[in-house]
Amino acid sequence: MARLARSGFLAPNSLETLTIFGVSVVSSARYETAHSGDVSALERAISAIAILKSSGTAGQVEATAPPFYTPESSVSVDGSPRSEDLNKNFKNQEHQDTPKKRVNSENGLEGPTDDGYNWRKYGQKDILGAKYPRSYYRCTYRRLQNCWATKQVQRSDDDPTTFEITSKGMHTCNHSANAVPQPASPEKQELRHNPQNHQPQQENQMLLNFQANNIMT
DNA sequence: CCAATTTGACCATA
DNA sequence: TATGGTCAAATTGG
Repeated sequence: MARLARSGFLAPNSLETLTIFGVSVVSSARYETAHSGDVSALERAISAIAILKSSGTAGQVEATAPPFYTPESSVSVDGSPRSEDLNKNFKNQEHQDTPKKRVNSENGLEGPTDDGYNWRKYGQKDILGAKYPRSYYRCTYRRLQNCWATKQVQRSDDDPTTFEITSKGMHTCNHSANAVPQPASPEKQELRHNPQNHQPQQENQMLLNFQANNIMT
């Protein structure tokens, strides 16, 4: 099961779990949000995932992936080519020889899990068939701001420098710690104005329903 | 001191 | 009943 996400499989139970080419879409969108200040990046990612989910199985996800996610850019949302570059700029000031930009550690500074939010670890489990344990985090401001975002971090079996991050629940806290190091690039703003990239409100509503169903446990 | 992490127990679900 | 997810007491560390 550890392989699920890596092959672009859309896991059935976790709304925001979608990893293509080894990179979590949501985590990638978070990088984008953290750096561009474009808060809608995450929402667009989640909407896209909800749409993919409602439209089918793993195979179909792979099939429909190219318009949304291209191999060249590792992962992008709504055709944005930026995620990979963002990751690179974000983490590798002195470590640019990484062959592929995934969610990568190695740099002693911030782990791969620094996505601009403050997380508090609340558990760790050994997963059947997985080489490394899975860690569970929730937003530090769960009580203070009633923020119910959580995430799981799983080190990849065969590439120990790569982590698969599965997010669940949206941040309702307004604590974007490393707020906006750089203003949004023109290209990104273009993206937002592109009608083809804009998700209809209907689908956002659908997303909310998904969330309501999935978060309640 | 206080807050975050660790870690085994506990719980829900398939 | 095995597995994955969460709780919470004990521990760490700032």
